[in-house]
Amino acid sequence: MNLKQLSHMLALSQTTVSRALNGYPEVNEETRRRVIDAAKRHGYRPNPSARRLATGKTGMIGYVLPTGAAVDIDPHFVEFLSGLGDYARSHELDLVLSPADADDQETTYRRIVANRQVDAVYISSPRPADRRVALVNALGIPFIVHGRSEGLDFDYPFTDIDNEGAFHEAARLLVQLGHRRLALINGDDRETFAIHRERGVRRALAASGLVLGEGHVCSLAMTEENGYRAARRLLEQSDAPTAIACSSLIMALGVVRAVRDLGLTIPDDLSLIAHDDVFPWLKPENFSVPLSTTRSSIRLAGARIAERLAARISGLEEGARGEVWPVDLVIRRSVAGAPA
Amino acid sequence: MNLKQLSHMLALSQTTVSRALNGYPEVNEETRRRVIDAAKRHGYRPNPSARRLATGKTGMIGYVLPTGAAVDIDPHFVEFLSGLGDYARSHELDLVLSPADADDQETTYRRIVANRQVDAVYISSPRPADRRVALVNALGIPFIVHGRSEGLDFDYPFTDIDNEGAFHEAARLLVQLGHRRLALINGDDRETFAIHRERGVRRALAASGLVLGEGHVCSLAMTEENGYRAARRLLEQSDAPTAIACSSLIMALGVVRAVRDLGLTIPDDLSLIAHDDVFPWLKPENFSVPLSTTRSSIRLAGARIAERLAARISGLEEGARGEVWPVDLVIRRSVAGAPA
DNA sequence: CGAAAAGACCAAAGCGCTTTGGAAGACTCT
DNA sequence: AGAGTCTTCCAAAGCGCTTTGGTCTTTTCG
Repeated sequence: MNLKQLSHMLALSQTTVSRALNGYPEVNEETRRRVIDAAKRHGYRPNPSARRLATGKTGMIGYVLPTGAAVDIDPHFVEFLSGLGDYARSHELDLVLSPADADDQETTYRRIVANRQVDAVYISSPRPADRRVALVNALGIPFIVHGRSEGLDFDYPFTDIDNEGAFHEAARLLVQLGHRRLALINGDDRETFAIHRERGVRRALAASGLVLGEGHVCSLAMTEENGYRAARRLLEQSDAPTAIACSSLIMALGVVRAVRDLGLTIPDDLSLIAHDDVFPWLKPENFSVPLSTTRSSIRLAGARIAERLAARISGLEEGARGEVWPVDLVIRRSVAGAPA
Repeated sequence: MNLKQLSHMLALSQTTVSRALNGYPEVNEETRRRVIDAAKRHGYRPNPSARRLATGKTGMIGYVLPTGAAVDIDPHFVEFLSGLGDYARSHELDLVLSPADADDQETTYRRIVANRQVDAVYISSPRPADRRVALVNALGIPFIVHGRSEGLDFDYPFTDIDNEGAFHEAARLLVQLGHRRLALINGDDRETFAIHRERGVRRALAASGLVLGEGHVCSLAMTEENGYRAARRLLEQSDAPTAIACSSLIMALGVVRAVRDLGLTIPDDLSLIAHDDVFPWLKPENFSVPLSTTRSSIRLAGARIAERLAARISGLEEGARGEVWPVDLVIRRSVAGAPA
């Protein structure tokens, strides 16, 4: 059932039927009702391909997915997706993932914009002076950045959490508890979130005249194994830290294992705080020693970004507003006063 | 730059240019070269919306993503996606995720087929007599099932791993080691994979005249917490098992924690084998006691399914061939002879 | 009461591609 | 030389929608 048939059946022109269905004002309310009713009865659904060709609107949001044998999509993505999908569903939006060579995402961005494949895109895991952000901004497609870049010479819309504030609070607490040697097991420090976290820790230490020692900061992909290795390295050195801030729950698993392997105890020998993105399948309160965390639901962020994307597509939102969400600091048993 | 302009520029008809570009035979090779050359020089890219409208081909594969506040997309998905994306990239395929109410995916399947939004779809986590499989089969869109359904009155193409065989081998090994009381901590037993795993365990036990005790099988969402709970329940009962087969590495984390909480030891008091989908961020060899596993890379499965989907779209593959991949049994320190 | 404005509808022109159904010219063959 | 066959190209008809630029009534108002 297409528009032609439907309009023929109603003895109206395609124009009128189209307008009636799309809520244009220049059609009699009575007629509109008839049209809508008939459309529903016959299950008429405008062909999206045709609509797309005519309007350029696709009803889809895009994401360029870096891939490659050496590239691991991290498990945060799926949680983010849950939130995004949940919102998108209620607004009849689909999400298209365009796989791209991790080292050449630019081509793909250009393609999806040139081809008008999506109405908007989001960008995640931004880095300082992120080229993707600059590109997408220049290309003029609506977008939202999940996280922040830095050092770009223009403003852009983003939704981020207060990584610096979160790690500042965490470190401040540890310092207050008497810890003097803190360490940070961070994610990939080419990404802004990791930079912000380190900055937060340093700022808290500086306020008490302390510093983050040279060998006391690690930057690694967030795997259990890397958490383990980093913790071993830190704890086996002569000026081992008495407290660790850790960028991910998965890494924290490795830290806990290292601590155990070394015959140490949390929190007696080591205090530990990790960032929790709120996975349903791994909860900090269920660690053998319940883990203190900086907590922020990445799922909620996904939903929010979908919401903003939808608003931008429909023209309800514009401009370069950035929003920064506060992060909860949740104290559990894994922190205690510094050992004597 | 569109076809009209390009053909005008070449003093050829749109027909000829289109045919030259799409490799049709009825065009002079010399002309074809000229056309291709000019297209490249002017960066001509056919508008996909227009092509879609004309041909119905979209260059996209679809996945209906169950969403909802209570629905957790599991982290396997992201690993699967890595593989799928990796292949899709090399074939210029995009993936569209259509979020759907978890309780009403049918509407969404109908929509994406009726709207010709994608060229093919894949279905994951199938259940016995899965309605999605029946629906998609009836709708006539190319598809591949990742996993298997059962009790459907038609054949369909799928790629699955030998879950039954894997758990049969695992259980057989444990029995050989003298274990008489096995338990199974399984995933959601409404899904076929879980049913197959249970079947495998039961078959191995039966071969030695043993059974899987009433209280010795758990079926739960695969979270660390559920693994912990299940293990506690099992180990605290009077006829506690001396060996556990576990459907996921994440659950195994919980099992390990429970064992530790109870003051028991692996493998002295309990042997443990889990299924490993091969995550880059959590490896069985890195468990405090290295974990024996049944191993199969879900990422490879993703790539394979993308490959088959592409083959189906281009007509290279047809029919209902199902393929079942063998699963490796990898022995590590978490298994030992049954305690005296 | 006549002119202007508003209301309700329509025909047809895109959007940019593929594909059908020729047509013109070059070649082969008897 | 004329008939038949390739080869190579083209005009135009879709695909199914939106939107421009009207027309024809009806209402409003000085």
